[in-house]
Amino acid sequence: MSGLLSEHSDPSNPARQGFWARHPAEVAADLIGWSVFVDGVGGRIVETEAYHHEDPASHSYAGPTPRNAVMFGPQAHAYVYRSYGIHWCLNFVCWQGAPGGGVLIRALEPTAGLDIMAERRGLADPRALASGPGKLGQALGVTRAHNGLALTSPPFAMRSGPRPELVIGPRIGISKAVDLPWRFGEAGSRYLSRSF
DNA sequence: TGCCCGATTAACT
DNA sequence: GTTAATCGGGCAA
Repeated sequence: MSGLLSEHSDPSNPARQGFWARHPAEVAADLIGWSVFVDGVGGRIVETEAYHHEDPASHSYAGPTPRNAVMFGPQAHAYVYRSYGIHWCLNFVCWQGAPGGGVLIRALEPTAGLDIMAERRGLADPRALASGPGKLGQALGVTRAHNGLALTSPPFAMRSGPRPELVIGPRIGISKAVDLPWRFGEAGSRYLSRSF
């Protein structure tokens, strides 16, 4: 499908809603190779994790709360949460049937605004700019202000891309449902948070 | 109201 | 391999 946009993969296509109204694990896999930008700063998504409302590791597992409310709202919106009191992590809301799900964007291959990312991160190595969910949030300037914003309009922008060969494994940093293979990455990428 | 802990990172030993 | 930094959600009291 290299380069060609299906109605599901083209974010500018009105039918795109179908892309996000699927199981988060399917969306997480299909997002690898896409690009995301915040105010023009961003790059290719090379690592994601899926979180489902019936998944004990998901913020949405116990039902809506003020923090996770966005996960129960419309798909293709940004869910941003504070991690360990320090980092901002970026998720894309997606769910099918019952609401409450999302995809954590864990790592990017930077392609635009490298200088801005370097300034925000305090270092210049492209491989260290967004190779982790907290780093990615910092590099893209994501904060609580982005929570609940649609991915289809500024400051967000998305571009579909060919899906590379994938590697799949268990998610990182969780204590429940640790064996679910809901972490996806680009095989051989040098921009992953950790190897699979 | 208080306490515990986390979808992490960076700087240690 | 280990640990501090740091803060808000969720739950017990």
